[in-house]
Amino acid sequence: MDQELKKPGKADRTRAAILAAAQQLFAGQGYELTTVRDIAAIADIDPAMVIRYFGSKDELFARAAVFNLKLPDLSKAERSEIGETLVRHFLSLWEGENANGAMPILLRSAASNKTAANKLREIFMGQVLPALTHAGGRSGAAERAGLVSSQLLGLALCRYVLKLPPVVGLSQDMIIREVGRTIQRYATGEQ
Amino acid sequence: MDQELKKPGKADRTRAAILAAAQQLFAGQGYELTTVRDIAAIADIDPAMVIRYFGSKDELFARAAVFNLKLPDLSKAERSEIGETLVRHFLSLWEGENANGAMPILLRSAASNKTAANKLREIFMGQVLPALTHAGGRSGAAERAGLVSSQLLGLALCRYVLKLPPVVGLSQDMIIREVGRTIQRYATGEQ
DNA sequence: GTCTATAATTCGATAGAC
DNA sequence: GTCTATCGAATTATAGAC
Repeated sequence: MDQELKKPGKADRTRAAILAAAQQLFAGQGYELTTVRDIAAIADIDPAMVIRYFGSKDELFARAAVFNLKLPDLSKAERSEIGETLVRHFLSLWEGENANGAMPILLRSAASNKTAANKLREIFMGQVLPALTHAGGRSGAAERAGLVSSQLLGLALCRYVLKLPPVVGLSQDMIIREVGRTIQRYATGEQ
Repeated sequence: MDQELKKPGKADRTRAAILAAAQQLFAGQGYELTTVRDIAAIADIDPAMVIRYFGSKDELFARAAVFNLKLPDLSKAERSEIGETLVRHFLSLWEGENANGAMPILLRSAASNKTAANKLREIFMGQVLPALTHAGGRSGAAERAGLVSSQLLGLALCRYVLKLPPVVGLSQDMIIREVGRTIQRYATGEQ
């Protein structure tokens, strides 16, 4: 009894090692090419333990790809800075100190994995769209959210998944300035 | 003798059926999830024939994903219409009459297939970058090509692969107008 | 040219000893 | 909790009969 309280025992370390290995491989080569055996090899444990701890490869993926955009409250932001604010937020989320790599994981796997694709749809429909609803603009919120998503996801795709050299080489400042202007126009309909 | 001359014999029809089935499946579910058996089933032939005609799954993929952007000569276009011209061109290429689905094939597979990822890099580095070199602008051509690619590939990703409802729902006119303005600014550095 | 049969792997997942 | 051993299914690719 009192088992689930503290004690970072060996079980917890094993579990954490599995999760870390899974995130590394899912992010690097997507869901289909990542095998339970590979994950176990990197975590330096037996393949059977992966299933024992997470039930199945699918459940492990769901745990590894947990992702919350935690979008800032745009209604409080200076209206003219909505674009840069959003881009700054995403860059920090993707490559800041606390980045967990969940976005590359989802993006790389969403191309051929329905679970990942649905999750990405949920995230952008459930978080980006509501955030833009109160940002105003001449046209519908759905259209604006679609345009914003196409630019932000395209940036992530080229920079983290495809690794197009010119996009990888873009400085954060340049991205915030240039892409920020685009997002500003899409989000507010101004300019 | 004289075998490779004309006569759209049964062999040619079989070959075409295999290629069509492969494009359909590669575009719909990516490289990894598409099996030689599935392709053969749709083409209504024996799985062994797929290998016989194309050598391997990899070679078949390379044939199915042949893609040329055939970019218009931007130096001849009205400078203020470069953005809309480019967006129109890509939309026509992706969903016009002669669209062959190669872009969704590459995009969906590039996430986890190195062959596809390299091909996409080649296409955008080898065709988009040179096209923008002569389009001028204040900053480097590589940076501009990177920004352009991020928006165009993001649009294709959201519309054809992820099928985000708000992006799927965008009219061609709206895309040409809104995304066109973005591409115009990225390509020329103006506005 | 076409298909049957199968080789050779590789996968996720399980059973059970320790 | 951990690992050995293995199952059953699915994969690409090949060999050879017709």
